[in-house]
Amino acid sequence: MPQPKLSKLELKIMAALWTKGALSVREIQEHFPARRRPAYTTVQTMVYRLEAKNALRRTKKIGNAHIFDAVISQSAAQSKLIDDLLGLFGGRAQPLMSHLIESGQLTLADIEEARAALRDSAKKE
Amino acid sequence: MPQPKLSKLELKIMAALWTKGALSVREIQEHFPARRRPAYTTVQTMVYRLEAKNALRRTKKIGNAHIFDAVISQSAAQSKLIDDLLGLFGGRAQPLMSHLIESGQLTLADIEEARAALRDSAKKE
DNA sequence: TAGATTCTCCTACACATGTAGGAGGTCGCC
DNA sequence: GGCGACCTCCTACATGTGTAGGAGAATCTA
Repeated sequence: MPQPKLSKLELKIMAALWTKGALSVREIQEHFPARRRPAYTTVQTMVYRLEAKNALRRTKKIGNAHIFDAVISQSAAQSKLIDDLLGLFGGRAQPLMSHLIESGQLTLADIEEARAALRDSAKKE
Repeated sequence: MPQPKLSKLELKIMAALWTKGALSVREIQEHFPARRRPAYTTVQTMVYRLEAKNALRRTKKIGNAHIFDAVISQSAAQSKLIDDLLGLFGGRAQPLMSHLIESGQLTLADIEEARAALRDSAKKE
């Protein structure tokens, strides 16, 4: 059970914990934009499922409410998402790059930054 | 119903059509690696569902078998996948780039290629 | 301390996805 | 012209995901 798959809503729950730290179910629920905020018990169900997946855990109790914190890190979750996507492309990053460029979502500055990062990591080898 | 959501298995069906052109259900099924090849009717069900989503269509009939061809292009499907992923990252491509570099899935050649492509598209503007 | 509030835990349900079997139609061949 | 192979279409079912209600326990407040 290393990297369990997290659904979209599960990721939003985790996002709340990643940005705000340990939270109660109520606080997680309130982290959603008011317009499309799920019911309290909906958030609770997802939290329970994430707990079963060991993506988060109960850390303490305040009053009668449990406080939950992330077990899986944001970068680990993101890595899994990216790797899964790449898997669908036969493991090649190139189609991804092409799309990002064509849709203007990748700037020259991003590329330069990536280039620099790559040079640095190559130097370390 | 512009870009319907395609599941993983649905994408594999589409992949067969994208690489081989119009195919029968049998041919699509045989496009799967023999070790993890779904049952004929499994492929058929997915084809029917893709048809309902207008992702592919029947083009003709050979004997009593229908021949199917892609309606959604590979690049359109890939774009949707990438955009959806990016949406989970708040629309920023940078975490994606970082991960690709750290995991060694982005080579210097890829970067140079991207840089050249970006220069070209900038020139056209 | 009793009522209001808030939580927990359990249960339910609809839709999507992956998987496949069975009934019956159609074809090609002997 | 009949038979086996192959195809279509319908149906079913388990699991995952999003959604939420209800019963009852714990806590707060007047």
